[in-house]
Amino acid sequence: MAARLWRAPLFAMKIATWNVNSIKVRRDNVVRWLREAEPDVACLQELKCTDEAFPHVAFEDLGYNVAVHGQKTYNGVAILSKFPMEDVRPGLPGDAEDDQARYLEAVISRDGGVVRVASIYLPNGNPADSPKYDYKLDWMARLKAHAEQLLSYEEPLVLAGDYNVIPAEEDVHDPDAWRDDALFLPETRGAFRAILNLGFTDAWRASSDEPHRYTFWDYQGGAWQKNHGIRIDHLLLSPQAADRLMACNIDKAPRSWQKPSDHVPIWAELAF
DNA sequence: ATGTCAGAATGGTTCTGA
Repeated sequence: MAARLWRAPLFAMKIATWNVNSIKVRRDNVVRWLREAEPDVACLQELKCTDEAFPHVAFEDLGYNVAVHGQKTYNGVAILSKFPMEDVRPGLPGDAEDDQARYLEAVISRDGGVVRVASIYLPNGNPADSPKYDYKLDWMARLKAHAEQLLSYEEPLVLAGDYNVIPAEEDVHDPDAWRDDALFLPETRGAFRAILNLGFTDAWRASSDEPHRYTFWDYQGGAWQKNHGIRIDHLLLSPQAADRLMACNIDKAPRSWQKPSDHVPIWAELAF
């Protein structure tokens, strides 16, 4: 009889990401979803507000610790965590001139389990013939370099956020309509694969063979009603996190609520 | 008219970014 190697998990850590498109407008929707989904960790993007203006109390009242890397008008990322956060680091290394608030990282510590989590708002990059696309590709190269550094720690790591990357044809309702878009160009998808190929697992793709499941539907043209969506919000798992992956899902209901974000939450559960 | 939304500067409308 072989030795019994398996043991029952002690607990699960549910880690989510959601581009909220203004935390001031979306506060009550986010509170509602946190009550329903009860994630242990929630990474938020596109806060569109400063650290001071962030509605800390609404989330602290639900039992979350709050880390914010805000910015006036644009961008802004946060991490909400039921457990204490250490080593909180705002900003993506690699360019001292870059003042856009698009990256925040923290170590979540719980008895018997530690996971490093990043909240990522990767540049959109449109139009693709403009300097905005160069900035997107530069940012992706910096993310790759930093991710390589983080992988060397050999710990559970989740890079969660709005990547503004459609990985494959099956992740968009009409590939031809997006062919020349900065979210779907071959160079964009190649840069995304270069990050994955460092050793990351796309949590959604590891959990489901189902094509045409989306995390974003444009406000324009009735995209939600017609299910003309794209999958651009991703959870990338280090090997030590991927080994613990129990479940991953997209919560599309919030897109049908009043005053919705154009994105919906996606989450993964890791067993410890 | 991208059949839209959010923020900001403005002066009640127009611009930017997505």
